Amino acid sequence: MLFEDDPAMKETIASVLVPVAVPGAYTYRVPQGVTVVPGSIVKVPLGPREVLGAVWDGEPDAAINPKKLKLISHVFEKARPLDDELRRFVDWVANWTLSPPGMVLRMVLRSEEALQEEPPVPGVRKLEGRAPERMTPARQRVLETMQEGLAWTKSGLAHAAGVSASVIDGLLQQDVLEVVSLPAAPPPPMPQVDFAETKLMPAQQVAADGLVASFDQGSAVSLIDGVTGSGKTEVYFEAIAEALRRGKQALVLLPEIALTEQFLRRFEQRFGTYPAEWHSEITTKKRGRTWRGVANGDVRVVIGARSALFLPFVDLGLIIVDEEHDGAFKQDDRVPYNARDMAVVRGHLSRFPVVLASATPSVESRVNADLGRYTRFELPERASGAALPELRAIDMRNNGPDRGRWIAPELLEAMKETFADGGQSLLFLNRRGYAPLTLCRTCGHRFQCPHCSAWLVEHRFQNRLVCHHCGHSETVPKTCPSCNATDSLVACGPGVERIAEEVESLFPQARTLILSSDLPGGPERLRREMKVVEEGGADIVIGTQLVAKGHNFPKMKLVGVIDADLGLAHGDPRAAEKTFQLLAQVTGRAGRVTGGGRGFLQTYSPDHPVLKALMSQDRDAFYTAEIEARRAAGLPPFGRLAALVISGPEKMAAEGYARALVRAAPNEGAVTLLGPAEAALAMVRGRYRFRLLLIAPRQFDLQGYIRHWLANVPKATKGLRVQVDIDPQHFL
DNA sequence: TGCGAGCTTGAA
DNA sequence: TCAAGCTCGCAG
Repeated sequence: MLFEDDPAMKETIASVLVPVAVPGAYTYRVPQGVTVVPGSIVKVPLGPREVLGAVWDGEPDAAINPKKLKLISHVFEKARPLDDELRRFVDWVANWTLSPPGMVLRMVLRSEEALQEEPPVPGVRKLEGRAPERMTPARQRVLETMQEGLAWTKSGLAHAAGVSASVIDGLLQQDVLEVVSLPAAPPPPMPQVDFAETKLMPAQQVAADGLVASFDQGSAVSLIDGVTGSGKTEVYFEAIAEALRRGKQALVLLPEIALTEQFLRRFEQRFGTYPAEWHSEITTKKRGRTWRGVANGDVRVVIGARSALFLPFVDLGLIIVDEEHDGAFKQDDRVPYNARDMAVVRGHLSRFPVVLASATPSVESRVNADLGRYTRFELPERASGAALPELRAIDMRNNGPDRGRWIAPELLEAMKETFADGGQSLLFLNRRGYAPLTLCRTCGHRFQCPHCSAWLVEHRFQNRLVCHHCGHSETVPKTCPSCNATDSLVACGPGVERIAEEVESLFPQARTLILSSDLPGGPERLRREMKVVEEGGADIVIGTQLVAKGHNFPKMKLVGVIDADLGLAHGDPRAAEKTFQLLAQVTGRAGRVTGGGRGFLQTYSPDHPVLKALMSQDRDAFYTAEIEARRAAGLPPFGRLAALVISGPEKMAAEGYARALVRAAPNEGAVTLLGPAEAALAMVRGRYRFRLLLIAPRQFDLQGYIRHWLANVPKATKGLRVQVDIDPQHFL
């Protein structure tokens, strides 16, 4: 915009989206002689600090007092401006999740180091026609190593030639070598489409051909619905190959970073090189490189967690969402979004195909496929030809183990057989730690988290009581803090550590391993141990849900589910679906390659529909029944849900505000408003929580309704907060 | 979201 | 009287 009265003084202003929770873009002055375009990445002063932002679309707000306007302090000229499609995506996500657009932009600009080019690395190169005054064996080796005439880093060269750095310094002094600057990171090698083409089974080939064809249909969404071990990865690798042939980039989203190791190796076998990785555990340096590489096109394929969806791809042409049913794609804090659904949106906005893959698709995706919104490709058989595992329920009411034991005799027998045959067994229990509850035998005192309404979980290896919701931990005391009794504390119920203890006493000669996300050593150790299991270096594995997610353990013959009922009890509309998916996935680890797998489900309710469906291997019957139940109740995907979580440091105030919200809710026949109800986790991190649940028909503009509602309600004060969660996945 | 102004509270 | 802790409101 111009100050029209004085053309010589014409000055521009621009809309800039800043990464804070304000409703829209702010207005800044653009320094003279500088040009910015929508998407330009800039640094601007905001209050007392400087923040990263991006020039945004839309007219800057001319109503702001010009004296108030500050100057853009820096434009990152070397960074490619965020393109139209990414900006529209950011706006779309903000609008859908009712989040400030700046907070969505923050997910794009999460890597400030990405905007700084890495400084060049000093290197050395051979000068033509020069020789050292005196040749020594070490010098000889250095010169031989440099035969090709390429530049080396000093340390790399010293290492390759097997000499110390001083030999190289000597050659530099004599002008046999010269110092050059090397680009900090050479572009990563390109994946090769034809590196090792895989032989596909007929059903896989049909699916792969279908995915390839979908590239000509704009924004097609495909669902690969294949049983565990059916080779979904090989199928969507062919879609990635097609994207690469077309000069497009591809993104693969996985729910769990522990999965990436195996994926990286499989990708390398197919394409001859690793894809770039993106998740919260990668180093800042790598993070910066990948961000830049994605933006300038050097990186062609990214494998990542949900946050990779917000990378500034220059030429994205395919997104794969593997294990699409997984709850880990949902982010619950800050901007609550579901990466699976937002991937479909990004594909739609940019008109490229999106592939969802799962052995146990979400009910939502099944319905979308049934209705023809998604194209379905079925892989009904395992790629190895192996049969699916044979499943049996163990009725714990009659056939359970002795008191204080958790492995039923029938399962134990099967474990002994499997061990004797040299096969691996997996015991699955979705509970970390040693025991979920510790109490005092004398006075009944229960150890509770001081900040949350949750019991403290004993972690025996660390000798600590830990809260799994806020991270609070304390050492296990010698005496009861309530009655001072000694030797009176008892562990109630099992966690994976306790199962491991039982296994070690029953199988002292077996190699036992716990796979749980919270063991010391972090993701690195987890990756190593996953590999140990994969290569057969463990006989009995005890794991939490992360073992259920898509791993291929070739020697796994037996899977025992310690507590199949866990997870069915919640007042969660998706409890049945989630339990079915988890148990189908975990039992699917058995006999993937060789067949002959067995699975045992320990349960107190063997007649529950979910367990019956698992037992009969009738996925379709389960989905049909579940879909009908959802339709009848008007639940997703036939209706829409939104949750409002009202939290605050005082219980009365939080509840009172929740009630005030309900009273102020606009009257709208289509919307059912439930609550306020105290959240199942009534207190987290010292904040009391109340929940409201909204149910509306599928076509209803739920976001519009909530926006209008909250705009006309007294503002939350005294630390009260309202968090809106569109399409909630967790109901705690 | 993050930060500072300005108020309240508690201890010396 | 001062320091520390908290809440509130604002940032262009």
